[in-house]
Amino acid sequence: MPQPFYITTTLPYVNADPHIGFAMEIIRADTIARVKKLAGHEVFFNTGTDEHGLKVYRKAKEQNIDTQAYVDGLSAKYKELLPQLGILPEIAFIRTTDPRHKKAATEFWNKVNAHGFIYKKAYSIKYCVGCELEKTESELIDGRCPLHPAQDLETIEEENYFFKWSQFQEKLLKFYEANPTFVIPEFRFNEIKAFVARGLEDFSISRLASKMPWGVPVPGDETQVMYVWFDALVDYISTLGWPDDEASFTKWWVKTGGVVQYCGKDNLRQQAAMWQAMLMAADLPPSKTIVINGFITGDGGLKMSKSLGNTVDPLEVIREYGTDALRYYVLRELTAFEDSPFTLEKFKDAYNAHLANGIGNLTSRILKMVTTYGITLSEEEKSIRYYTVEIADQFTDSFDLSKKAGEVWQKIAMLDEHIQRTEPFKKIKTDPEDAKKDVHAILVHLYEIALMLEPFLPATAVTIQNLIKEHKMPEQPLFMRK
RNA sequence: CGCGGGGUAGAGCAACGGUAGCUCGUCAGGCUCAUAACCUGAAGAUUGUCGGUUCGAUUCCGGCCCCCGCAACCA
Repeated sequence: MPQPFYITTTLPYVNADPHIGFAMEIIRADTIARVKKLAGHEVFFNTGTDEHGLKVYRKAKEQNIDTQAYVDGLSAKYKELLPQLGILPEIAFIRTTDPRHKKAATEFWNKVNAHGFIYKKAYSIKYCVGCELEKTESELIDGRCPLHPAQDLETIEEENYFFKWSQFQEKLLKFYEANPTFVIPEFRFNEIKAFVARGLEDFSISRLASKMPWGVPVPGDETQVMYVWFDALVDYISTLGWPDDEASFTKWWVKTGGVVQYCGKDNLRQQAAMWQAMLMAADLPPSKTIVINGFITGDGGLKMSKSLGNTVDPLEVIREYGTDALRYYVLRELTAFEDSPFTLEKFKDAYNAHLANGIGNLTSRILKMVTTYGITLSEEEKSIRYYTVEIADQFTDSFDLSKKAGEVWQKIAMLDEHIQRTEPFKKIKTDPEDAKKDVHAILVHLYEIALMLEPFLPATAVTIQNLIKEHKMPEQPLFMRK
């Protein structure tokens, strides 16, 4: 029996509507989860929403609504998006405002504190609301945050709790060395190693509740709430039922050797260094792998922004082209780890070339011959499986889904070429028996393509499999040309 | 010297010490089973720039130039 497998996305922060980047991240994680599942692994797949912190608190105030009501609304939006993206229905959805999460965050804090890694310190520091980060003098230009020059810095003078991150520099470096594929891709791993090697500073992990009450209360000190990062990262274990459900935690976190975490490149430090140090401080095992995605950009590699008008709404794409078309694009056409552009023109080109003219047309031409000539698959041929533990391991070795999807389309191209070369549609007139044998062999290949396609385009894969089993032509093209 | 990514055919990407492949697009031909689809062929790149190492560099090293992200919707 294959080992259980645990994979999670980062929790999107609910200060805006879901965007294409989150769609990409969760579709990729979903594909890995599906591959593992098809190979026979038991899979725990997690996502959810990160709902605390100053930005959310302010946004709700701005709109003059209750903070809880505000996050309820946005969290629901994210949850409703999942089926539209073709995400496995059994996915776990943890909210950082869930009581069980807050309980876990509290317990986590207690453990880290008991081990002596939390201390209280008075400090006065410039804080940039835009970054949600403290700024040191060296980071400022003319006394302003260079990233948010229009925004006044806030001076925070208060007693906060700090996490002794500085104590984990050596441990982290050792851990990285012992786990040479901990962060994927390698250039991101180098980046975080260099960052940690430069030295770590303790970071503040609480806020004064009188200023910013929207957070998990610090245990034993009702004047403070936890800093949003400290509480949010705990979601990867709170979703498993930690600390109450020991069996679940052992199964999914300990026996699997840790979680596979998908995240964007802006999350490198938090996931690969802060969170790992926090786990060490709580005396819990580390994550297994951190996979860092690039960003989706607009045309020419420019950042997507509303002011440039080059944003892409995932729901709009789905409405026009369908779920699997969006999945295809973020899995195959966008580069695996670098930034890559998403424009509707590029999308349409890829859609026509590889979905309409590719798998869609191939299915039609084969099934036309199959139904006309009366070709069927045997029970044995219909019961084959494609995904094995070995193949699934290839996926989690490289996490290069674009390459893996490419293998499917290579097979599609080969089949198109094969049909052209052997011309069974001609041969049927001269040597029908032989032609039927050819078409049968072709059908077996199409069936295998449908199996390979399952984690990538789950709906399309099932449609093709059913058409073959029911011996039918598609009533309308699988992917209409646009 | 803040950190990081990148500059390869019209576009998006590969490759990697032995003068460059893929996909899309373009052009020509073929086929008719198919969604005006599919197949074949062609055109199209002095691999940002200067210098070094080398028998030989796009690939290694150094300098320079340019673009982009690290803000605003942050994964």
